[in-house]
Amino acid sequence: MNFITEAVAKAVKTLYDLDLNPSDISLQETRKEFEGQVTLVTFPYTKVSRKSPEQTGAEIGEFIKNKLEQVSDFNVIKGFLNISLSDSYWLDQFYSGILCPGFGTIKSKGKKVMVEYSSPNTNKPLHLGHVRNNMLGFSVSRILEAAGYEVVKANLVNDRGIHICKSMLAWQKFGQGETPESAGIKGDHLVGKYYVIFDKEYKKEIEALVASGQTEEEAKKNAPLIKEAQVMLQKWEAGDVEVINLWKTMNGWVYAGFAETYKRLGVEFDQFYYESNTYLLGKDIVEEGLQKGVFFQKEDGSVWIDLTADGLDQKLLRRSDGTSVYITQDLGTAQLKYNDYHMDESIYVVGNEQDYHFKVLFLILEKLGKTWAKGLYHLSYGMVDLPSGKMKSREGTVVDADDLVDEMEQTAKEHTEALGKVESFSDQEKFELYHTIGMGALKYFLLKVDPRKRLLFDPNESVDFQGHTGPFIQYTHARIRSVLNRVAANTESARIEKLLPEERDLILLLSQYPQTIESAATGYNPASIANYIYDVAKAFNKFYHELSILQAEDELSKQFRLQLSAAAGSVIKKGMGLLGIDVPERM
RNA sequence: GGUCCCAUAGCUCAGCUGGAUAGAGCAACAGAUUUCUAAUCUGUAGGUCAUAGGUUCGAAUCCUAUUGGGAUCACCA
Repeated sequence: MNFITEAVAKAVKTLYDLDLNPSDISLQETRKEFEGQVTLVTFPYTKVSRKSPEQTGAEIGEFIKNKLEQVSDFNVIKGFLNISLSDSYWLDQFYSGILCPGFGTIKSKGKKVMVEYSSPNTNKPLHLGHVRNNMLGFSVSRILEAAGYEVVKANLVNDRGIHICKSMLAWQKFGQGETPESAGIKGDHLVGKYYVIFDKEYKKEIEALVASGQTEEEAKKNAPLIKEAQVMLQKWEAGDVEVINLWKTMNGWVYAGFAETYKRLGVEFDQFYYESNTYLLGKDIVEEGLQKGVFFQKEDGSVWIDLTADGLDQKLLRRSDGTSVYITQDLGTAQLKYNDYHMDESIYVVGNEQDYHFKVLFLILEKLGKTWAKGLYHLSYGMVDLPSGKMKSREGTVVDADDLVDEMEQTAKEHTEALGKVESFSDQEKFELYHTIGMGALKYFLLKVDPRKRLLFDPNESVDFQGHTGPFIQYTHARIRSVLNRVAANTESARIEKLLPEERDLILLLSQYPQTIESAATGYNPASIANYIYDVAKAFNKFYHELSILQAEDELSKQFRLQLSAAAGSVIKKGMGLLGIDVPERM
């Protein structure tokens, strides 16, 4: 639309002798109750024109209509100049833009970006909150790739620490040698079961101690189980063979379970980092900070940074006993990642409960003079809440990821069977279709809302399959494929001359695909893709309903509509791909 | 208590750097299928954009305060 803003700038210069930068002129889409496709708001120019908004609009409109052959007409309503672009303009967009093989592929930006996401703890299975994280991370990776970045998908696995020892200890004490095979339970679920058992037994001990006169705070510290877990952690850090072996075994169970879940969710990673390898990092950064005078030491030897001038607090970076804290290892890991990849940007997909943590982390790296610190970004997303409130693993009030996928597949199956459309499908095809639709519904549900907003999930109200949903879009794609499969491949090169409103609306939307990718990439926001693809699907369904493709008035327009349908199908498929959602050929 | 995030139709959400009468979907109601998949399409109804001020020709959007909800502020991770 640059040619319009340039023409407007020229018009304002010629008519009112005001120099305007075309990039300062903003156009908007014409509201659908008015004639036209592009609208210029003329209020800002009435000062220099010294005329009414209507007159100003008419003058500018007349000017650009004479100047630009693409402008076929215009109308002025109050301060709004509505511009109609000619059919031939839209057909140019279609034939030499949308229809080109490379449409929607943006040329390389020559930049590398790392997206860290998922980052699970190895003491329990994945739940709905992790699912949102995984969907966001994977989708953002895809979007950045489409926008021309080289992307490294990283997973920083939290595989050590007191919480892991809790599961290990409970298994040791109460497990009686149970394994995933012997119990017939997925590895991550088996380990999670012992995490819950630990908590239950621990609470019993606390109660007993409180009954014997201790305060709750004392009891929490003195309970034998927690002490044992702490001893186990120390042994782990000391490399105790027995503890390390148990740790390796149980983590192995968890990884096997995670691999299965990741596969069903359709996510993948290029690089795994493990905290067991990174937890000691960051000590040299503490030294560096002390040397540079960015950090300071208190009398007891502990190391801090003072961020009060930046509106934050003082932050501990090394305990008085010389051991490091959580943020220290994150400082070290950030440096490690940069050393490994020298990426231009690094995105952390982590819940908004850690907003403060990342603010501090990035600020410290900046103060240390790390040039790459400005490329760090915390993609902060809202928690997934249940109607009953927050999900808590320890209390078992979580929506389990594996169960959820099962339920989505089951619901997809019920919907599909009720419609009776899959009689001709093989069992394998049915299974795949149910998975595709079920995951499409779930992923779309999670991705269509702005990441930073919290999400309410009611397990009793199943995810919709109609309206603004994944299956609606998938269905639209299947419809398109169904039509296209009825005719031989289209080799027609002649072009049509006139457009109907439904056709033009669809072209207009399709032409926005590249800029939609760019803005989704800039904002790290899959929701903008999701909402855009919904608009495309809706516009296609309208087109499909109003006009016949195969029974078009003449052969030329039939070929055109087939090409238009194919283009819409392709954008839907590619766009859904950016969300990590597959679309079926039939459903 | 300090800091940060959120608040739009009964419900779930759009609303781009301020622009027209604030839009979708679900739920409700009324219609559309001898024609390319009705998981679709069309229509009706549904709103003091949390509240009060301010900036502006113009505010859901920007600023301030208030209310409500959430998060965070550990020698935890």
